[in-house]
Amino acid sequence: MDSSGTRRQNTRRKLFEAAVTLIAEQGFSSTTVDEIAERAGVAKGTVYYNFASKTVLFEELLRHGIELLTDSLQAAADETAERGGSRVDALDAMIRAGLDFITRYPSLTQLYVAELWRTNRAWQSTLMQVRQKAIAVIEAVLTEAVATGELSTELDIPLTASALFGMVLVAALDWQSFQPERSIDEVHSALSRLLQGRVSGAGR
Amino acid sequence: MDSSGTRRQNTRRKLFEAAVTLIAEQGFSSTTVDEIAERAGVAKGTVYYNFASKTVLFEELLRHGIELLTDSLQAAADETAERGGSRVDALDAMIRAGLDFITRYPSLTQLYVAELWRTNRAWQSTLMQVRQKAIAVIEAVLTEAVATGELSTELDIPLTASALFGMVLVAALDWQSFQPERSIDEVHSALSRLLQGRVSGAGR
DNA sequence: ACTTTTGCACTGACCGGTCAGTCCAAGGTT
DNA sequence: AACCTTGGACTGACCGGTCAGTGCAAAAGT
Repeated sequence: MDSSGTRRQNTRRKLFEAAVTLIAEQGFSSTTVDEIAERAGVAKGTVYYNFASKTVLFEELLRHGIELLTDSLQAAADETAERGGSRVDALDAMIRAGLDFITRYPSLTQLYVAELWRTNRAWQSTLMQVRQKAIAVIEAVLTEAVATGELSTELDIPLTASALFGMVLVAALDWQSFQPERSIDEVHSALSRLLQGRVSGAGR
Repeated sequence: MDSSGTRRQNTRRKLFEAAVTLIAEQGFSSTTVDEIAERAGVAKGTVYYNFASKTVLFEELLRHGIELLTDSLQAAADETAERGGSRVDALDAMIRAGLDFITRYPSLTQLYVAELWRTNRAWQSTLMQVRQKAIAVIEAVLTEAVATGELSTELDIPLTASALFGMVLVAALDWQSFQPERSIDEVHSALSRLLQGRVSGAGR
């Protein structure tokens, strides 16, 4: 029926899913193409029918993954704006969206972290673009917040965006690896408090 | 004279130095023992004379590295206490120490980040201990700060410690990879501001 | 018909680990 | 002084296994 392009699409999806978990666990180099094919329930030849090489499979995986993240962050920011929330509320919503994302795609996140700051790798430039797209969404909200006077003009936007990104990323990964019993709301509120400066005592 | 034990020590040091940069760039699996030996200016056999295996070499490297970090964070906290600074000042000093550390040993940091959240790896448990030691130093300061009333008792200590760690880590790595022209003081003050809640406008 | 998948044998490069042997400085021995 | 001997450190050729990628004929799917 609707199936025409869908068959190929479907095997590609299965290959992505297989690859992402395996590579997150073992790393790119120690994951074999045979393993990926087996986990996806597909013949090895099919992998090469659908992707030019192991590296290309991985690059497309990265690109696909970051699209999911960027869209989700953007959606969180937009919804807040529609509801008439402040830009700081938007940041908070983005923290939540980030946590949701990491919960839904933990392997993708692990894999991304593991590769991002490496140098001399084939997919280096793919990864740079990908990172830039995600950070840009955060920076945009910060910039607006400064423009509306919500945040201080002294704010170092690129650095703060990185730091926020890192804060959410590491807290979420630690949460999942080392204290999975905590609820997402606990994590969210701890981060929210940190963002809004309610860590340091009463106020100020 | 003093040379007998020293010769081996020296070779091991050279091997560590060679391994840390190569593995940070390429990852553990795609770094060959031949490469490590060549960069260290030593024959391949020497690697195996000094270390039982490639994995053991790496594990010892991790252990050695984290000791440097933990000591440095602890020293920062202690010095602040001696000077009679508050516990929040101590956190600030630790941020600085973290940034200094990452500046001095960028490769070690990259490598650590890349491996920390992986599962099913040989050195998993080594890495867990190592992480716990570093986080514990931050948690101790947070606990003291709560005890003295400097920070709210509602503070979620483990989560906040993770988040702080991540904030510094990611901001520093991004700084080095993508905007190396910035000074360490700029980075420090941006993070400091975030920690002390001076991001969100006047006060709220 | 034509696209996609399968199954499987095969290749050639690469890589972790081994091992017989070299080098040399610091004691003996004569 | 001239000569072994010992033992720790190092060497590099070599071996066995692994793995990305190929080729292709037959089957399945649409």
